Amino acid sequence: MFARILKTSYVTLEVRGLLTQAIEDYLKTIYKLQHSDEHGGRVTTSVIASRMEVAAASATNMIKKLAEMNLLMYTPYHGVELTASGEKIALETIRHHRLIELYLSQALGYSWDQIDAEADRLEHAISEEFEDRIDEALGYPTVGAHGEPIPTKQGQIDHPKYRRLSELQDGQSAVIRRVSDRNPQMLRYMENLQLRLGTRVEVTAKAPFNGPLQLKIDASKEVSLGLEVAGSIFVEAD
Amino acid sequence: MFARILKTSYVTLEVRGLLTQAIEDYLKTIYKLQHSDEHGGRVTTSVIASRMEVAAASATNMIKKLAEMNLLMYTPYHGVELTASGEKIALETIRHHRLIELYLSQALGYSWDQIDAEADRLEHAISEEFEDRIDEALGYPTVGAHGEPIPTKQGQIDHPKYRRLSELQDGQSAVIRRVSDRNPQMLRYMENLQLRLGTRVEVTAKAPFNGPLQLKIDASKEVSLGLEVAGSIFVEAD
DNA sequence: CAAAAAATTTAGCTATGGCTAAAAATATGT
DNA sequence: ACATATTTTTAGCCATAGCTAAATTTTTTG
Repeated sequence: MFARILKTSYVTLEVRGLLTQAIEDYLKTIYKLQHSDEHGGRVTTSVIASRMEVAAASATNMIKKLAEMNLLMYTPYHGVELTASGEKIALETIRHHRLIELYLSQALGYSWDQIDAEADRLEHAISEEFEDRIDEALGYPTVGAHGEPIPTKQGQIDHPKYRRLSELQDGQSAVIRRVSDRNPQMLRYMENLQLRLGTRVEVTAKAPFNGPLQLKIDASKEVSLGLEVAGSIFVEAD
Repeated sequence: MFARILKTSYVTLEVRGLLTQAIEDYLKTIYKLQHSDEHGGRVTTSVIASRMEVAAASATNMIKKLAEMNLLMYTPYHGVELTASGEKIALETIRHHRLIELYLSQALGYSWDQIDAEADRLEHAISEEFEDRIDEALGYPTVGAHGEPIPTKQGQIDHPKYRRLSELQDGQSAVIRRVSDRNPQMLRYMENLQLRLGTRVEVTAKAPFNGPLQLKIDASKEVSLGLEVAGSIFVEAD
């Protein structure tokens, strides 16, 4: 059915072009799940299905297809793991996504909450040429609009481990380095509070029983922030 | 199957969102064929199929579907004509395409021959928001990168009738207003010759028997230009 | 450890949008 | 005007990627 895939470097050459949007989306989602701390490394059908917002049966089908294409290892009933080839494609897709997001916000004035949805569509439509041109226009950035690392063209990426703002102790000060882009409404909320990349924050009080934390933003205004929001903000503590 | 379409203004509201890429492509192609002088107004299955580079049977299928959706009038064996709704969607797609093309060349430094292919993919992926932002960034242009009119957001467009450079008489002078974007290689050739929008050209000689014409470009260098190329350049004569 | 619950896969369906081959309709040439 | 050529449509196929319902496997729990 598909040309037999022998080596990583061949794959992308062989497969690129017959990569559908759905395939790229699944690989991207699986990559992100593999590298998130939430699921203990095990990436199962149901987790994939829920992230992709499709039925579990649909995910199973696609997983089997991706395994067939040697883009991931699939142990039925036990989850998946990307192969080197699958990871490469995932990283290319993620690179597209993050470059586009940054371009939308830097060059076209989009706000934090708007860029993800637009990039989700554009990432599958752009050429290598387009990727290169916006990369250049942005000055070869290494960090995306929400602070995520941008994979290099060669597929290199590092995952700096920041702490969640919610984990800081009373009195600690830190700088915002990344925010979760999962919830646009939350992003809008953060933006309204001037919680941006590089913003300095200080925890001035922490309510007990998973209560909100009191936050001093940029050494000026003070706000009370719920744990859900604070858990979506990643910081570098002093 | 589809919500009954009663009025133009409703349509786009009803139908937008379930407009597939294929549908937009067909409507765009049909619109262009209707407004090209080549086919005497009659837009047939085979012409559509050949422009879309699909089999005639595929075109028939899609035409029937578009007729079902009230996006065009279809007389079997005799061709199609867009309805007001179909034309509206075609013009929106064309507007997207031309704004994107212009943005690619103005903002990202693309050359004439590269923009069409990129825009063909992007035009289906961008949002209203994106359309508005690049429109603004470009200063609300009315003419695209190859000199084509850009439909307004309301779907208004006018078709200025320029003469083909190939029709000019010996000694006539004119300004380039539009070029055909059909052939990327020809576009590259024109660009190399500095034949751009606004460039002044003068026919200094015309060879007989459909031979080439001698052209003075920008009152300086002189070239010999084949009729095929000259026929793809539209000018405003003095 | 067996029974119930949950997760996963299989089976079989849908729609989109291609395709080829054959049939039907229209156009053309003598 | 009629036979032939061309165009168009129909019939039936393919792949992608979703879905639900039923079957199966794994996990959890009493």
